[in-house]
Amino acid sequence: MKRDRIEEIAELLDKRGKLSLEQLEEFFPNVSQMTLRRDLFQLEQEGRIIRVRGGAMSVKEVQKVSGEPYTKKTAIHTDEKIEIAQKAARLIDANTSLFIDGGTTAMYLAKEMPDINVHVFTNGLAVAIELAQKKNVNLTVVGGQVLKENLSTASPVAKAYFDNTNFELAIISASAFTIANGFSCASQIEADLLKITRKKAKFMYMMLDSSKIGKIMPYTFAHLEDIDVLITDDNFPAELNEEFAKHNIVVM
Amino acid sequence: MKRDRIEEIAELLDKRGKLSLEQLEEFFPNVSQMTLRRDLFQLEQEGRIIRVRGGAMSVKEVQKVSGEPYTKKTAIHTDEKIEIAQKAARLIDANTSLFIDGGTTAMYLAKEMPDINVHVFTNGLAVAIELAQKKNVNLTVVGGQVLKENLSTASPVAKAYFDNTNFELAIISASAFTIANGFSCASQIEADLLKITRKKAKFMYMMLDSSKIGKIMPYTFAHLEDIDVLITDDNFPAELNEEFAKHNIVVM
DNA sequence: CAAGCGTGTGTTAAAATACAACACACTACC
DNA sequence: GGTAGTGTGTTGTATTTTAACACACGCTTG
Repeated sequence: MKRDRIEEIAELLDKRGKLSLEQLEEFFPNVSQMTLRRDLFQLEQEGRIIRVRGGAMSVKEVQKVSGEPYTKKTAIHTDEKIEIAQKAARLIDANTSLFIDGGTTAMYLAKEMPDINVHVFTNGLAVAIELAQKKNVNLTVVGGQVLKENLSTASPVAKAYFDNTNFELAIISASAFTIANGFSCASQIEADLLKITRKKAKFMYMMLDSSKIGKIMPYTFAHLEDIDVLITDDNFPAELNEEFAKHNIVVM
Repeated sequence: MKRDRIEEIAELLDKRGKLSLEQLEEFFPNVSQMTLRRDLFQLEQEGRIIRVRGGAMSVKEVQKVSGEPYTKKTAIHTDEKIEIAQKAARLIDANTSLFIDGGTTAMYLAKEMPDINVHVFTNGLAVAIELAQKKNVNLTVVGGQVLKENLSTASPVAKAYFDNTNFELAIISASAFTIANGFSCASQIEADLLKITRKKAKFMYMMLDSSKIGKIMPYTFAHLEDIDVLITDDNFPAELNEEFAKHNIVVM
């Protein structure tokens, strides 16, 4: 009923940060726009969202915006990242063990992830907090020095952590990619950590939004031959397909 | 100039919380509405305001709106915890290394902490995210299994972490305290972690809000002789003073 | 069971707001 | 003097919001 729908909207808004009325209409095709408007109005009354022209945004999102360094990044290419995260979420099976990195795309993955019985390792603080909401997810954070830019941890000691752990699958993201330089990121210890995960994981899925293609960051942590699946958005340039196919990478 | 006007708008918005375009036009009669729109647009880009239909509101205002009803419900004994956190924050000197635990009181401490050059170790995810905002704080998170109830980590492996690290001071909090049973908490691995910190830290400060006195939790991790300073609130029962004095504990 | 009431919803037209495009003024720099 | 860049104003158009009314449904009450 009404209340259910309103709660659902609130949840959606929590996940996505903001939603346009148009998007909401897609989610709730069997009610009119006017009804959704009224729902938003009510949520605004309750102080849970802020209505902006064309839709609404969650209060939490606003607080983040002011939180500065980390979250500014989350604001860009949001749609692509959510798209990728949703695809990735569908690839996660119950009763497995996996590693998720600490990037912003990974945070959306954490939000989209089903609440199933899995064991997740992550080096992302935001990812961890998000996953801590899920009842059935067993969660371990890799400790270490905190990189403030992206709220992730990394440290040489992490290696010790991984010595006694195993995971089937690593779902990670890169800050940059070119065919020549592979997948790269901005921090050396993060790159080291990701290299280690490559060794421990049976499969490696890479999340890469198309805006990162053609860019280069200082530290390469993986090449094409290291990954099994590439999860990307609709703007992925077709001319790269061949190159990925050559390495038996599933692009989706 | 443009910049001046924009800053002035930002200030106004800070003071009033929100402003309609109409009101803005009154304040700036000699520029067009379009210009004011563009100014608001820019401020929005900078993440300093939120544009809403008909005008804009300051980010701070939004935080207030959500700050009131929500957080007060979430946490209990908030005032006492903030009081304790403020006291504790004053005890932290620059250029030291300290451990902070992952409790809710610790989170308030993280918020109250001055942005000075210290190295902080913590097992609290919320604490870490809070501290990540501070430019001068060097931050390390102890990894491990995440306890969802209080968003803290703990694991046997943490010991390995601490082997190569040192800190002057540990500021921790307990979930319960009695003279007979000492300081206790609800999780065994957390208790283990805190015991280890006791060994590594030169000084141990305990944050304990008075509501926890007289309660007992399953796992004791410290006794009176283990701590150096007790930070508590105004409701601390006077009859305990003597007992603490006996162990040379400074109560504040 | 019909009448009456409240709630939730949909439809429409009108109002309010925002945006895009272009034009102009002013400055700085060559 | 020309030219590029920035800031601004004007206009018309597009979009979004609101208001007002109408309908359907469930519930109570006579």
